[in-house]
Amino acid sequence: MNSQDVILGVLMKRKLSGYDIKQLFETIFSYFYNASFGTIYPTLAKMEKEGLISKESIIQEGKPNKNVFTITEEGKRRFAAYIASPITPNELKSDFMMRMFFGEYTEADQIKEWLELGIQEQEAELHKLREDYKRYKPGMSVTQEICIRIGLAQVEATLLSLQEGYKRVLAKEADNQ
Amino acid sequence: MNSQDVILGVLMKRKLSGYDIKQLFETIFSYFYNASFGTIYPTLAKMEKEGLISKESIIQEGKPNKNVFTITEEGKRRFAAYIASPITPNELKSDFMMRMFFGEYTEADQIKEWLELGIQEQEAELHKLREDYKRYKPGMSVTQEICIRIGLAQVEATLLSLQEGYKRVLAKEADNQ
DNA sequence: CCAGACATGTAAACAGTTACATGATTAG
DNA sequence: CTAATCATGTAACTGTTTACATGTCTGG
Repeated sequence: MNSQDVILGVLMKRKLSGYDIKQLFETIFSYFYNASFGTIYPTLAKMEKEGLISKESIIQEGKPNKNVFTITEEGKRRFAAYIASPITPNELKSDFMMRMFFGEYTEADQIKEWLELGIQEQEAELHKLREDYKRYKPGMSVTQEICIRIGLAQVEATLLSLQEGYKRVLAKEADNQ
Repeated sequence: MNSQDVILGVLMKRKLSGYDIKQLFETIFSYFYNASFGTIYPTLAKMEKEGLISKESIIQEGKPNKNVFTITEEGKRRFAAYIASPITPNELKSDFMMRMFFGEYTEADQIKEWLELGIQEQEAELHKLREDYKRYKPGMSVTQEICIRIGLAQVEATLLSLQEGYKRVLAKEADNQ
């Protein structure tokens, strides 16, 4: 799975601009995928050159013009090839967990600060996902619900672990005094 | 956080070869970080040139020679700088969740197959993490326990969601017939 | 006899980010 | 007047993977 596959996927239903695609990445895909404009625009250009998508320029008033892309038959075949290909393993890079792993090389105050920040972030993420789920639920397919429920369950589990970890750090501190 | 930071971290306690580091990546770090030999060896070479680590060649019998690296004072300062830098956000790329998101473009049998595979993988991962936790628990720091408990909680949550999702897919199938 | 562990390294390719450049409109 | 939103694009850089190259020893 790379950005091209994801772009083909989002274009299956409706035509979109690069800007629109970035919006999707930052909202509904945020908890399992992301890509920057620096990836999106060159990828769209390459895909158009290869005939996977076609461009349509929309002249707008008061706003910059838009380049809207539609998937071609060739693009649909390419998307089907992605779907038929083996699933690649999840890739996670967690700086937060790395800090926890190397926690012995820093002060207890630093650890507490990291945990507090981590808890805040997961709380915000949980709130966002719950809002998204409520908002998009009516139009969601069964598998899209599976997807967001996995995301939700992961964030809930992480948050609980962090809160429990925070308590353990506090308990250990009290113990050492 | 990049490979260099992680390598500095693992060298804080003991000297290691590139091969040893790869072993660590595939065992204790597997659930939140990974890097290939193609990253590890060139990174070690670059770090030695910059004076962050020093090389020592160990001649072995019956096995290829080893290049064992030790962190320098400069390396320790660099590691401290990483620890003092802001935490970067988690990065997750999940092809599995992408397939679920685009599930409407494939057959129910395909979805079931993906879910079965996903469940198997998470069960295997859960088993591995539980074994690791049991094995390494005695020597683990509080924060290392926090780290593995997050990993464990995430896998458990994912597995439950997958199992629940699988049931939902089966129920929907029965419903449509 | 063959697979897998042990061990290092390089080159080509790929994917992706960050920062920059441009510029109008709108809301506070 | 300032920040945010809308909108596209490029160039330099970074990081990383994949595949190749090499070779011994051990266990089944």
